Amino acid sequence: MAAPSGKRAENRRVRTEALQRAALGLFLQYGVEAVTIDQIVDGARTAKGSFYRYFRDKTDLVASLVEPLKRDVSSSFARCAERLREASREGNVAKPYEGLAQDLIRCVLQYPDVVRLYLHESRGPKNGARAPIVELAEAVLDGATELSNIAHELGLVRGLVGRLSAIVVVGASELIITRLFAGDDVGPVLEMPGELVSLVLDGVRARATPAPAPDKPRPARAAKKVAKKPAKKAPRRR
Amino acid sequence: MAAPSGKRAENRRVRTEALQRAALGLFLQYGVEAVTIDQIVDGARTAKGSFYRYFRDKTDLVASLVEPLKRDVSSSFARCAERLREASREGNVAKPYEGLAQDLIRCVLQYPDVVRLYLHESRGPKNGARAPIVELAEAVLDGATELSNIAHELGLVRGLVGRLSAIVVVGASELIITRLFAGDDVGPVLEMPGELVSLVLDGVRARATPAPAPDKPRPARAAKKVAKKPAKKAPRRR
DNA sequence: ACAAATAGTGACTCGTTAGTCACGATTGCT
DNA sequence: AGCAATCGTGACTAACGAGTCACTATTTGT
Repeated sequence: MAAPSGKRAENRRVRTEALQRAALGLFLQYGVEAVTIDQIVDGARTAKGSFYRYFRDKTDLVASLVEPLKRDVSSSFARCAERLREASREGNVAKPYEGLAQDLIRCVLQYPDVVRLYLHESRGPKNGARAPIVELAEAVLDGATELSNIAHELGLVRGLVGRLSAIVVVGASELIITRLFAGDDVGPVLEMPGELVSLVLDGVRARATPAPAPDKPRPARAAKKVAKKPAKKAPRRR
Repeated sequence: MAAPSGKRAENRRVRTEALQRAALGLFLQYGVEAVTIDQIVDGARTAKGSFYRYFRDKTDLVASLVEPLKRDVSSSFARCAERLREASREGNVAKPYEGLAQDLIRCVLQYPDVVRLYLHESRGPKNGARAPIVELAEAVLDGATELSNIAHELGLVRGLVGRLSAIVVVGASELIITRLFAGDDVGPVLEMPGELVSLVLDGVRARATPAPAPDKPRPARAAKKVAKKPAKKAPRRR
């Protein structure tokens, strides 16, 4: 045949995706470590040799699954950082956070299964095939921490000091998303992002004013953001 | 020999513990699924047959590691629930939460490595050897949810509705503890528990009052409660 | 002291797994 | 069309891993 129809590239894409899809499903069901190459090629209906044509090993496959998400997440954080710096001279501090929230929500919706995989495996030891996922987790926390530091330096917010704020928001957000994926009836989810973000922004401020008022209803701060997974800030670093 | 010295029981204890200790170390380093029985008996310096005398399989060993923690955690939640009900007719709502925080901190300090294992593995699929750990995670979330519901029913607090509140606090606490174990410089940890708890309790209240005030400094609410699972907190104490 | 009961051992079986490779099929190029 | 490059395949190997078991050693009851 002499049709330069790009069949090569097409086949490559199809096979690679079949392997990735099969693997992802198995990873979610049994955990990355427990899944064998044989199971994956079985699920993808290809021969074992094909797997090794496209991936060095299971770790490589996992990395290929995680990479697009990682790219998007990283750029979301970068974008927020930039917007935060701009906000220092004119603006609404909340805006950049809202943008981050939206970006990250988009990531979750775009790669739902990869996000689920991340939620399953990101806390384990950085060993073997799990390594790329744990690296993403580090990137997330570092990104959040960075934002905290920037906001603090710019004096835009007075949240909890340093990394702590980032950890709280990331921790809460990740479990919320986990439970949502699990079909758990979580409650007023739509209102959560705003809640979360204001917690971050005002939580510190509130703290700064150890408030004397004990049990009385307080006119709280405005619920403004729409964060989902993101809201982080605060100073310090690891 | 005819000395009813209870050597049998003693040996049993020693061996069991050796196996558990070796296994726990390996689990933390490589992840539960990746560790083999051979590695465990190697680490414990016993024969493979001995492992199977004391444990049915790896899952059984994991269950035996997790069980004491599970017991303590469950009773901590139960105790808090009881105290909460009492508090309904006389009192300080924060107290039961403070007690829970203290109890749970005690658990973390008493079984640090098991807690680390929990933090590593509790989010994964409930498969194979991980099952007992995932069950503990469910117990934790259910316990926290139960407390939220009780407090709500009693009208003691007006936080986020039910489960959501539990999820936020558990999620934040677990990541805080994770980072602490990782040696991360988290910041004012001692003050966190109080911060966290008041966020939960007051965060909702604030939300209930969609506050009109936008960006201006707000007199915040009082920081009163105590943390939940996280070991930190600040009220009282120092 | 002695036999029965219980514990400890590690070689062994048997299934499984990661990774390879020689061969036939497809695609690309001219 | 004709040939070279790339791809797809599944049998194969070498290693490993879970679980067993016949045997030896220790503990216990009497």
